[in-house]
Amino acid sequence: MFGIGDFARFGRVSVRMLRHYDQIGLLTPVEVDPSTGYRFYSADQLARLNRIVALKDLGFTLQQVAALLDDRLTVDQMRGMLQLRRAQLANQLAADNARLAGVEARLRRIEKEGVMPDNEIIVKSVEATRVAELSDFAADFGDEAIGPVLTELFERLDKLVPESGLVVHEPSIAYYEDLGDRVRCHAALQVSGTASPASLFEVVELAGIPRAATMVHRGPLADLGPAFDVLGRWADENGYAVTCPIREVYLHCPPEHDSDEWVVELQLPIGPREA
Amino acid sequence: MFGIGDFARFGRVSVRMLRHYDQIGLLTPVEVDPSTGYRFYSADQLARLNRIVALKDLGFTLQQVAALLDDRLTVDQMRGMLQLRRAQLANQLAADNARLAGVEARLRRIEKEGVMPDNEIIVKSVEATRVAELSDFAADFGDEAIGPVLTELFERLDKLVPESGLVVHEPSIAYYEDLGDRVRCHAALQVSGTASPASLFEVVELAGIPRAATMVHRGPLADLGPAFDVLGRWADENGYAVTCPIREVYLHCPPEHDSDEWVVELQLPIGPREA
DNA sequence: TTGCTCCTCACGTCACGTGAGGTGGC
DNA sequence: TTGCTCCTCACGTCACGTGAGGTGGC
Repeated sequence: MFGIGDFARFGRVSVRMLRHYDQIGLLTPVEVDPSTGYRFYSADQLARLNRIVALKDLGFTLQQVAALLDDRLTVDQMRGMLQLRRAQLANQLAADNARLAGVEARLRRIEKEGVMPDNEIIVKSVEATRVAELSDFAADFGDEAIGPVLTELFERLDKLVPESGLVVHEPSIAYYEDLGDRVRCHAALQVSGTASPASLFEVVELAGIPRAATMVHRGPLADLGPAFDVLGRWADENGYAVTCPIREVYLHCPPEHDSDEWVVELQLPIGPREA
Repeated sequence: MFGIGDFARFGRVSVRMLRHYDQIGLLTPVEVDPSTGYRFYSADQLARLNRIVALKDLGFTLQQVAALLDDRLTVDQMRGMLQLRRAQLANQLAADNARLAGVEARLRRIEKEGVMPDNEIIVKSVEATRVAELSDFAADFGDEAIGPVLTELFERLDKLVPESGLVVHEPSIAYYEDLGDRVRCHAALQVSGTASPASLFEVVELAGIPRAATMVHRGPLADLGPAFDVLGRWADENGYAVTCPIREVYLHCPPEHDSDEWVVELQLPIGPREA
């Protein structure tokens, strides 16, 4: 029989932890003095305490530890818990490796440029969405070629789509197909509802993007080209390959000042690089 | 200008998070309607939000994010924070790898034996301590050889040490040196205070053990040999080398029932295996 | 009137750490 | 009386999730 202090010392845990385990019923002292409330532990409870600590160190919650120790589980259920935990740990390792790479990328930039990067590049997934769209060709990716084309397409869409009975949702989207000698530009409005048949635009399901490198750009649309270049270089430096058409999402488009105040999210789909 | 809902959607965060960031001053809306309390955000706050999310994803706390974003830090301090975080992540990766190995070891045992292991083996460090000790030789590591020797040594210590003026602390310790053809057994009591000179025992500093594989054993001392074998096999299977003398800590020794109720912690010092 | 978006509390999370204030036996 | 060990509340942690209960404009 040990007092709580000795028991804590031998088990290398805090007295507070033992009281906590008592409170949640994970490790109840063999004896409690009725008048003083003093807790007393037996020698074989040290073995249980060690098992608790061992499972806790593997990252199980105290509830899971209780389930694992109290024989409320079949062997299959135990195996399941261990496998689940293994998968969680594998995920966490991958995530922490990514974090470490991110921290190191920032350190490299701070060493080279002496500042924290301020064009935040976020890797995220983009969900599929239904859009009403029009498309046309442009000569190249320059703003002079693409700008007028998109402007005209969106003007037509802004008139046609509401008339069709579809409900339009913010924000609108543009995406591009590189055909080598020219570019196919798509202007798209997110929609829900049912279109009248034979409309003058297409309604298609725009696929989701499992992984996209994204960046929020503010300012004239003419600067979008260099911004995409930054994204591309970043993908390259971080070991990603660019996989399919790039996308622009028009988060904020006040019509007053031309496009100086526009806010556009650039989405560059990426994937693991081929060896 | 966005309402909080739109801003949250574009930034891929929850409305609750934006309210929280407002509350802690990390991201204050550009405008708050005085009568309704509605929050409004500007387009360039989206850039700040993205930076917040990016740093948070690297595992910084919101306080650290605030410090990093609000230019209250010199470049050196930023570098320091990033390096610290890098070290933390490296530690966490190592710890998670160890956890993963532990979970997988348990899975293997459950596949082979159909039960959870119940002799918990804990890797921990043991602190240095001052002891009063006596030593003698035994023929081998068998209980018949060692038992009588230790019994006699501890009987002498139990008499001599209190008489010397030293204060004895629980628990007592035994450790062994393998001399090849025989074993040197040390019996030791933890002590504090000053000894009278020329005492009939030695007072020495028992070194700490940086890493020891430990196990709590209950029952007759004659079973300690097999228990040490289990520890040794475990160290071997988990890629550790055994480095120096093994130790026994007598956590609980009721004199009544011989040694059937004794509780002893076995400590097997381990180190990385040589290639 | 119904829906929609927004608001402000305020509790709950998880495993304890950390006092505050008090007791019982040497 | 002083020290020591032990006790029971109860708040704080961290970044929100999740209601509860209510408002303002279409």
